[in-house]
Parts: sequence; structure tokens; C-alpha cells
Amino acid sequence: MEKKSIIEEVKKILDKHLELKGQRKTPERYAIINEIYSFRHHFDADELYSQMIKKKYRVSRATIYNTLELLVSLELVTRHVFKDNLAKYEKSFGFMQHDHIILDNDEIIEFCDPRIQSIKNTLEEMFDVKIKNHSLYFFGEKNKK
Amino acid sequence: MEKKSIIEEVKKILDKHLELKGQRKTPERYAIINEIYSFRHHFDADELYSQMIKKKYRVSRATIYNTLELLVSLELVTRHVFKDNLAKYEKSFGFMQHDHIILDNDEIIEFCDPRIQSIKNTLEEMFDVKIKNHSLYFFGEKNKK
DNA sequence: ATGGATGCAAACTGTTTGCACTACT
DNA sequence: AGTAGTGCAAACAGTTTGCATCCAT
Repeated sequence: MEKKSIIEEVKKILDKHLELKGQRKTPERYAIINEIYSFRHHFDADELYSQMIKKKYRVSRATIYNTLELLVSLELVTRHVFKDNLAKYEKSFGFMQHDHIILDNDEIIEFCDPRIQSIKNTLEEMFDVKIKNHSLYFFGEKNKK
Repeated sequence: MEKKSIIEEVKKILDKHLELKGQRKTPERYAIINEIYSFRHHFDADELYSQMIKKKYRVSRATIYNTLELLVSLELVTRHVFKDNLAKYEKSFGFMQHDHIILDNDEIIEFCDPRIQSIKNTLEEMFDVKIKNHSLYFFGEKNKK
């Protein structure tokens, strides 16, 4: 049994979803997810757009935004709002879920803490709600040594 | 010894700050903080502006935004971004600090959990950073009974 | 062939900025 | 009197929308 690469699996998930929903398998959708999974870190809509234009793809901002929305709904991409009025995105399939520390110099530290899950569990019970996701950012600065 | 009302204390803090920094004690600044502390829940810049116009104050959006920024920096007001592209504000002096659960129907539940503090402490030690504040939102929906 | 998806540009929305005027110190 | 702060409107930036066209089915 062969291990599939992440991008292969991701495309398969997209494929399945499009078939199931009767949506079209346009080349743009695959080009965009391909590009997204080539990014190492966070990116914004315009960075994605520019990079695709530079690589001679023919895409529009509208399609970028449409596709990002689709991929976020499939949880293949995660959306962040670190600063105001600028959504950042991040590939999120096959990677460990994590939260972020945003430093003054715009450096971003990723971390994972199980206590956030236990807070979630407490809240679900306490308020009789189903929690679907969360957004957690700590803001700070490096200690001078 | 007499107990001061919250709005009195808040105005005194603003007063002290303005004196210390040599900034002017304009009537707009006091009118705005007065208005803010009359709101029971979260509000956005435009709600604040509209309410003040309705009450026949003469203020501009520029001053609203300037003053909100000032008050946030003094930690007399807290700024949230529940949805994109819309900052919400909330009075924050003399009230217990808390985080939020945002439900699908836009209902907002406030909660307080000490584990978030302990996560903060862990992170400060682990990454040698000083964390100044955080933003935590859970998103979910009410359970059907 | 048909209508879902795209590209393009214009519209939109919350916020910021420039500038002339006002009023606090 | 001098200048920080204001009101106003125009500018701005990221995102959304309307519409003609295209192309996956």
C-alpha cells in the first residue's frame, strides 16, 4: 500500500466534494489549491493572486476569493485574521492543528496546547452548545535577554 | 470613604492620562467615553456615532475612531473582531475580563476560564516571550434539545 | 446546449487621511 | 497666541458584486 502525498489527498477530497455537490471541476480550482499547498506559511488573498499571475495563470480575484471560501468550508484551508481587515490563510490538511502567538515584530509562533480542548469540553457542557471551532491568538513580544 | 461609580473612575483615569501626556481635555473625549459606558453590550464604531448624532452631539467619525483608539490603549475599552471587517468594542473597566462564544444566530456568550491564564504562563516560559493580551473566540451553535 | 463558473471592473464598507477651522491650554 | 484636536469629505484597502462570456458537463 502506497502512501499518497498530501496534495494528492487534498485534491481527491476536493474532487469528491465537487462530484457530490454537482459542482464543476474547473482547472482554476485545482490550480489554486495546488498553489496554496506550495506555500510554506500563511498568505493572504493578494499574495496568492500575485503569485499565480506571476506564474502566468489566468485567474481573477473573484475566483481566488470564491475558491478560498470553498476550501475553507471543506477545512482544507484555514482562515485567520491576525490584523484587522486582512484575512490570512493557511493550508490545513495533514498538518497538526495549532494556535498562534503574534509578536510585535510580526513574527508568528505556532503552538499546540491540549488545555484549549478541555476548555472547549467544559463550555459545551456548561452552556449546552456544540462548538465547531475556535480562534485563539496571544499577542506579545520577545523578552530582552 | 465613599464608593465612586465606574464612570467617575474611568473619567478620572482618562483625566490623569491626558494631563500626564499634555493632551487636551476636549468635551468630545468625555462625551464619547460617557456614551460608551452607557452601552450595555458590544457596539461598533457606527452604532456609537449614530447614537451620538441622534442625541444631538456634534462629533465626527474621525473623532470617534481617534478616541476609541485612545481608550483602547488605556484599556478602558476592549476591541473585538467577531466577524471580519467589523470591529466591535466593549467597556472594560471594572468588569471581569472574559472571552466569548459566538453562536450561529449571532448570540454571544461570555465566559471566564482560568486555564487560559495557565496556557499563557506556559507559553511565556516555553518561548521566552512576554504576552500582553489574547483574543479567544469559540464558534458554535446551541444544541437542539 | 446549458447554466455554473469565470474575468473584469465597478461598487461596497469600515476605516484612515488631508486639510481648513476650532478651541483647549 | 499657538497648536492639538476637530469636522468634513475624499481617499483607501480588502473584499464583494453584476454582468457578459466561457467552458465543463
